[in-house]
Amino acid sequence: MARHLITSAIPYINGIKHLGNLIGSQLPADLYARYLRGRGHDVLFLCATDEHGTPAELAAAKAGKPVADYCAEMHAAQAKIADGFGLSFDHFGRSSSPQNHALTQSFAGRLLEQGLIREVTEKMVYSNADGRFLPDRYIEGTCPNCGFEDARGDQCDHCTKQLDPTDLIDAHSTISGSKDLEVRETKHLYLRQSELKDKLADWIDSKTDWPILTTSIAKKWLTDGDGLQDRGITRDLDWGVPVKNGENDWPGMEGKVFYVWFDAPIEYIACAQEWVDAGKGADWQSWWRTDAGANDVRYTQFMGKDNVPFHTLSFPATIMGMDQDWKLVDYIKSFNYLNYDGGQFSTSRGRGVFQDQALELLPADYWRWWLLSHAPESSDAEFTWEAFQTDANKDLADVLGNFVSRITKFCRSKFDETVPDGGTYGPLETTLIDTLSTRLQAYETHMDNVEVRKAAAELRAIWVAGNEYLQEAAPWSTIKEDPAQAACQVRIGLNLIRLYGILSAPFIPEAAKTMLTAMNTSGNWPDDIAESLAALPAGHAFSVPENLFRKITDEEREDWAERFAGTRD
RNA sequence: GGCGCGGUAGCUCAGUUGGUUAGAGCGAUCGACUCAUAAUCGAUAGGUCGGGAGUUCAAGUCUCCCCCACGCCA
Repeated sequence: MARHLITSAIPYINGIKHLGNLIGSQLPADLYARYLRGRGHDVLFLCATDEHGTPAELAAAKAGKPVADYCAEMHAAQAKIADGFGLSFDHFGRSSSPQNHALTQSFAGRLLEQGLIREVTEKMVYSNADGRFLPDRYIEGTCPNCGFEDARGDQCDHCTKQLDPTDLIDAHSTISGSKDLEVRETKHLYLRQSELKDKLADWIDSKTDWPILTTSIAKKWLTDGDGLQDRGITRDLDWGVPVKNGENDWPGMEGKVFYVWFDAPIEYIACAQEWVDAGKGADWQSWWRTDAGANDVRYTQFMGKDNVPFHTLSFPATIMGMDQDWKLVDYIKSFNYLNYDGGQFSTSRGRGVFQDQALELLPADYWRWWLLSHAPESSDAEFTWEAFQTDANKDLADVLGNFVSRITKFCRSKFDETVPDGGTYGPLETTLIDTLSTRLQAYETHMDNVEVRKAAAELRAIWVAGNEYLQEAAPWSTIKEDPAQAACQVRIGLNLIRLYGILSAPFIPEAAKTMLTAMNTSGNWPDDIAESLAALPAGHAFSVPENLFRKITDEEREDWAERFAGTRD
């Protein structure tokens, strides 16, 4: 039994996410976690909401709520959706947790001690009316280059020029609208990632088995221009982790918080503490500290490509810089984007299906299967309603669902709702066992390598093998000549349902559970196909389940396509 | 403009260190079967592997140039 730590990139607290966010990290992470648990491994699967930063403050202000309340509500909403999709987190934490506050502050203190944090004095815009500094998006004005009136403090949306807030003409606060602004000097902290550049480069170079997408992005950031740059890790905001040196105040940094990208990955660790504090686990150090037993842990991270720089460079720089036996990631699985019907998903334009809407249309397994079997691994993938309907109907309803239906109903009508006795294996059964044994091994290999699409294709082939066998064995004909042999064929068919219940669980957990419940059994991952096809003995009672998957109709497809098209520009 | 991932059958994608007639699923066509959710199973058709040049006994697979799409950055 091996130990696996798995984390999914933590979704931002601001709003409900679309399907692209789901397949970009949480869903494949869940697939992997479920698979490894199924194989009997010890798994800790963590995720959380990323709650700090300017967008959270702005979204809360827009909703007319205190930011803490807003985040609490949105966290609950995202937790409910995650549950709806069957995401089997051992804990779904919050980056705003007290655990993360304390850990982030202690990390910063240690990094200072290690000489990896420098203080920089910068000129920033201060609003007298608001009594605060105005970072990037809190200040707007007229662009000095193109005259665009609503240019933001960091960039003009019209001419795309990068701006310094002090350049803006007629600058005003986006909070109060006040123009009573002045430039003040203020201190900020920078993480000296550049000091660790060579160490990071060696580390990345050693990861020859990582996806190209992951290493190519990391290498670009390491070598582009002057190489890896130091990054500011503080902001003048109220909402966030207050800047402290461990438990002590940090002179000159009063009223400032750590920038979101610094505290968010640390939440991966704090989340394990939350898991313990919630009474779900006993020992988080054994997962995260190599001096406390984490050396035998394999740590796998899942994320979309936009998160790769933070996970390959910034967070590892933090971990390495600590020089304190913290666990580094072993494997980073990254994904491209999922597009929607020829364009991007768009929150602002209401384009595409969002996670809460998807669950209202169909059970989670439909989405899980389609998204996983089309995971954007090698390039961006595209969701279309036509493909979704065709694939879900064919794979789930016709190939798998109908298999369960045909064998259970045939048995009920010719024998009973018990596994029938009699018959012996012949060449057909030997072939089936050989085929399934080969395919099972391929399935396991793909799952071990986190090759999501290939694993899905192999699982589907395993389902098809059942139909092939039934078609050739043809118990509906055999029963006329040799009822005992037909009984043997049906018995194998019923055992196949049990096998499919076990093997399909990582992809479609609800349907898998229905299959196992109907077969009145549970079961562990198969070591040996021949053995597992005899697991349900003659005389074992089962029940005929409702159809596992109904078909998506043309009317539904057309209706949904129109409903989620959004407003086009 | 720079950089990155791609450009393989109508569609979605596989193609290991270059090596026999380029593969799968869907869709299409034909056939078989009738237990089942008008499901299933089999067979067939369909590709000058984005374009060009080069290296090689041999290139989808390596090198160079160009084109297209998407994304990131400036």
